[in-house]
Amino acid sequence: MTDPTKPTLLVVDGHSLAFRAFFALPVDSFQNREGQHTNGIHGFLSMFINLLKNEKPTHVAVAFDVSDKTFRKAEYPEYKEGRSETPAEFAGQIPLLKQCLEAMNITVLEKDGFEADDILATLARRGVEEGYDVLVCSGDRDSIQLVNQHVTLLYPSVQGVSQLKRYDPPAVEERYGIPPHQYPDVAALVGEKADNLPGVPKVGEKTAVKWLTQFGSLDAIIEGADGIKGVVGQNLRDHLDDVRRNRRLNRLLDDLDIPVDLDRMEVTGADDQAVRDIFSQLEFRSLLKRVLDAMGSGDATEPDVERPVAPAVVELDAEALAGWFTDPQAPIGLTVSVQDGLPARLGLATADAAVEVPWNAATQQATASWFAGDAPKVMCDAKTQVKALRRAGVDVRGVTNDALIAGWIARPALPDKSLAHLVTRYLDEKLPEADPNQLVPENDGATPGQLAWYTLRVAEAVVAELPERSREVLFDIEMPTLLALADMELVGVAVSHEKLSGLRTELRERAATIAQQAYAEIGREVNLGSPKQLQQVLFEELDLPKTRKTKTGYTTDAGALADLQVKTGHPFLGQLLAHREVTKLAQIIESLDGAIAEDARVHTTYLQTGSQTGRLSSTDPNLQNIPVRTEESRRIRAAFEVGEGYEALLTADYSQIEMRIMAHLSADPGLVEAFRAGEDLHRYVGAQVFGVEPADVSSEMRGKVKAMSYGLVYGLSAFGLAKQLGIEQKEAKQLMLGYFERFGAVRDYLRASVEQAREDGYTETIFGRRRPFPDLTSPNRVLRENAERAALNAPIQGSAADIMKIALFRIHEDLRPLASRLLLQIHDEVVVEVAHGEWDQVEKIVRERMSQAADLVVPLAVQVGRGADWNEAAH
DNA sequence: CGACTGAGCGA
DNA sequence: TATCGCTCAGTCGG
Repeated sequence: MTDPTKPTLLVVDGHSLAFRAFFALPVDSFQNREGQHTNGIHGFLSMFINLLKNEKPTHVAVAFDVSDKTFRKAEYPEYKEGRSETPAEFAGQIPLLKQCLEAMNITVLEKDGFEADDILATLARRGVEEGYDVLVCSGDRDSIQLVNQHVTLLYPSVQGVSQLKRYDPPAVEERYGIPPHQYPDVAALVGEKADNLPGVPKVGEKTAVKWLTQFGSLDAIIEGADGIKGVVGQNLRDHLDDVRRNRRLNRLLDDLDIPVDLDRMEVTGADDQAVRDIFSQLEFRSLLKRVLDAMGSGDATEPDVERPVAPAVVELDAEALAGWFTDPQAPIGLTVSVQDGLPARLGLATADAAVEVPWNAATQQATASWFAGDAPKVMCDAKTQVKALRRAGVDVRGVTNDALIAGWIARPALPDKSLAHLVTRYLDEKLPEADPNQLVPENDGATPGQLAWYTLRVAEAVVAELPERSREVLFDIEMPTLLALADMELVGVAVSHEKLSGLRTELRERAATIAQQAYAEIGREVNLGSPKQLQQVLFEELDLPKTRKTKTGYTTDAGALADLQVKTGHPFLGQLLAHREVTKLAQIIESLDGAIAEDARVHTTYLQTGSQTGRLSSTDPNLQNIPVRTEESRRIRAAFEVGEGYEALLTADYSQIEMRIMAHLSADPGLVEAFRAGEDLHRYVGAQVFGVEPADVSSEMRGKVKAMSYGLVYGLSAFGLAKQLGIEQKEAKQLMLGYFERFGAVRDYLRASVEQAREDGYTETIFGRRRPFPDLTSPNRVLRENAERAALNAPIQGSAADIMKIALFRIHEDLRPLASRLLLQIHDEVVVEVAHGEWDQVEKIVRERMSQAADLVVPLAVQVGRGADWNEAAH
């Protein structure tokens, strides 16, 4: 216990504790709107505030490591080597943490060439000399040596940083069996893996302590080493140098020249405004209050805001409901609880009232016109609920906001998409939830009425923070798209089980034959699907040349196998490749077949918040990656058929939409002209780049510029282009130079757009959809260059996604009076099931809506195909 | 049983 | 050392 009459000095190892906090908290749940991760900062500060509150130190300092160029490293270059690399998400958190501490007027110390622990040791010594009680908080075990009558160590437990274990001399004795000053002797014998300091083999804590007790000191052990029997004795004698080195390195220096007086470390209270500024940047809300409470200047702390309390939920019957729908302008929060795909209860809420109704014939009738009208409905994860209503035969319109989608628009990188998360983040409140410890929960957490109330409020809070153009993306693109997707998922697409199972059998038989041939070739059976076993066969038994490295060995991917085949001509390689291809298709068929529902159709689920660029994604099953390139794979597409009672499938796709967007954004005269001329893009570009007539562009030339054009959109390098095309890097470089000579504005645009993103911290699509890129200013080259390529691509891929969504919901709307219906969206393609007699009408709608979805400086060309199945309908 | 890895399908 | 996705089988450790 600290003596209340003496001042208390708290010294903290900032880096090691922030690092522990980083691993203790989910990294993805803590990032601000710029995408900067903040979990380490949050965890550290949370612990730090608790320390201030519980220990009430009068003086505080936090020490940081400057770099790893320490005197220890100079003496022993392997020091701390072999540590796994610092996770990318930790980058940038330390400087921000220092900013926070400075705003709190906490002394921050660092010293070049030394570790934070040396600073701690120095301050501890000075503290004791000047009559302080000292608390040392560090995650480094070497700090145990600092413990004495006046110095207590607070050491984080294994779980993280929330629990600190208190080590005074008796506690150290109890835990290690030796007094604190002897701990470094034990560590020298045992070694420290984290610091890459090997100890004496077979000597653990027990043996080390036994020797120390027996001999009294490390020097005595070393002197008496000859007398120690057995293997451990020999090991000791063999490793005496290691032991001496360990002991030199684990001694903390307590005489550093730190030109700060201890009085200057007095806790004086935070600079409230500075704390508010940095915390607002980091988006710490509850932490702000805790910091200001713990050390704010008092008068500036915010008065306790009245937290709105969830209104009591009232159960209504059908008649009483009518009163809720009198004002067609007022937004109403809506939650539909869904059971077995159908509505079970409704929760409705305004800002100060919430009600619930059971779902039955009477309430369905009482709500029908409200649902069908434009009265604004604010939901959370609306698509599932809208689908349930649609199944029950309810016409749904006026879903004006979805909290989940709004949250994703604000932060497309955040994986945690739940109402609970949004409530915590935007309202700083807690969504009632079922006790996770209850095996059979007594309550299910929030009721539909409460959910509706939180949804309404949180949706408003999210929108309030959105920039104007982001709101337009949310309201004018995403919300209408949501209703179209709900219908598409409900309708599904007809898939022929017969066609699939025939093909499946064929492929499985072929796979078995190929496998037998492959086994014969190498003289034994292996699991051809196991990369691990294949590595054994290829690189050990057959001793083929090594391929590109992976984490676990050498790659066996198709590209590498093809290379090996050219180099060695080994027949096993061809068989393996063929086996892969055939089994892959068989797997796809099996999972597709398993997804056919009772209505003989496959119903995918579109994730509207699944990508960071604005694209949709498709799951369960993913219908956006059905094979198309080979003959066999087109037979899979042929199993997607026009449904009974319908006339044909219509497919419509944008041709080269990304290059058109590139032309629009860059305004490159050559590229714009290419599209306006309406000829084959790659032929036109090829003619320009190679200086020949379009008619004389060979297919080889066309292939090269095609790869080049597509590569551009992804931030391709000469290296990557060379690999892609199987040409020399030099030739690839020439190709790129030739390309940019003709289409210089493209290069200018790409450069400028990354530069703009670096300044703004985000990219923007044509329609204003943003994506943050915090790593564009990272000092880490790999991180930065990855971000640059993604930032290059984001406006292009994202604008294409926006355009397709706009076309999609307009087509959906136009088809309402018809029997034809949208089935699928595959990024730049839609599939429509056309009813008898509606072809011409539908084709016109689709063509016009797609080509007019955006007003670009180049036309949006649309190709339409027709057929009885998806393969036939492709052109 | 869940998490991770390698592999491969699409735009 | 090309962007964005999803799913599968094999593997490993709790």
